[in-house]
Amino acid sequence: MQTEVLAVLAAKDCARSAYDVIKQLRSSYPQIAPTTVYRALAALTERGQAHRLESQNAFVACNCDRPDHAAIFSVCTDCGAVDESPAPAIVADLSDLMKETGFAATRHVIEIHGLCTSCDADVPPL
Amino acid sequence: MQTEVLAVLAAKDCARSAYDVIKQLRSSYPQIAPTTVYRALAALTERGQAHRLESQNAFVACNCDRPDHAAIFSVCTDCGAVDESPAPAIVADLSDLMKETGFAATRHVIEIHGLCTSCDADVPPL
DNA sequence: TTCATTACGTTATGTTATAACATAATGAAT
DNA sequence: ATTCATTATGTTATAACATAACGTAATGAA
Repeated sequence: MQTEVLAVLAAKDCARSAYDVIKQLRSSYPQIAPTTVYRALAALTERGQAHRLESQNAFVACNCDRPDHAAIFSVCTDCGAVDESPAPAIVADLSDLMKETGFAATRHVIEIHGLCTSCDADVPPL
Repeated sequence: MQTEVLAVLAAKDCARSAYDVIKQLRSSYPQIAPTTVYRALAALTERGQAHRLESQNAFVACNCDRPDHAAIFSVCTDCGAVDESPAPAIVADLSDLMKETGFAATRHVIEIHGLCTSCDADVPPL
């Protein structure tokens, strides 16, 4: 099931909600229930093969070689395309900044909304 | 109503869900419905007087002088305390990094999870 | 006094997520 | 080969988060 869910996520570069995944999988698995998909998503995200986009309540496949990193996501508000950048320097800066105030960071949620290259190009200049 | 909602949020340093707010306000407003609170929250967040914590599906009062900034939130996974830092430098770095790839950032969601100073102190050293 | 605006109420529904319990498949240890 | 633990999945129900669609009342400007 994890394989099936990951395949659905990997098929597009935009985030899909758990229920989107269910809808897609229903053709092959007519009896599929939310629980099943959420279980698969939990396993995948824990292992870093998929990520949860907190600002969308949705999920994307991990598209990098090393899934064991904190990542920065860009989300196009127009077409929905999601891109993942490793950007370890900024993550380290953030952890350091937090540490100054005594906060011990364990997980980074960094999601930047805006227009991707191609959608930005479609917007007429001011 | 916005005033009431903001007062509820400001009363604690941890994030509250819209339904938490409803529960609290029900004593004074027995007929209050989700719509009403969500409307107030939308106005408050739009004006920067409150912020939505995406990773919690919850809301906090803004605790800084200038509400018109991108902010970084730290969220204690133990006690739930939320702290807001302005940190414009890192936000600028992030925007620049995105711009390199042609992405035009308009909104930054930065939420760092970990242990706050006092909860970290309670954890026995390794 | 008309009208636009704003705020709020009401009802219903849509969307996201989990709890609690049951069943079946697998394979290691005896 | 059977027992047992583990893992995966199914089933049912419900909790938690959020919005749609429509109605009403108050306010104040033209």
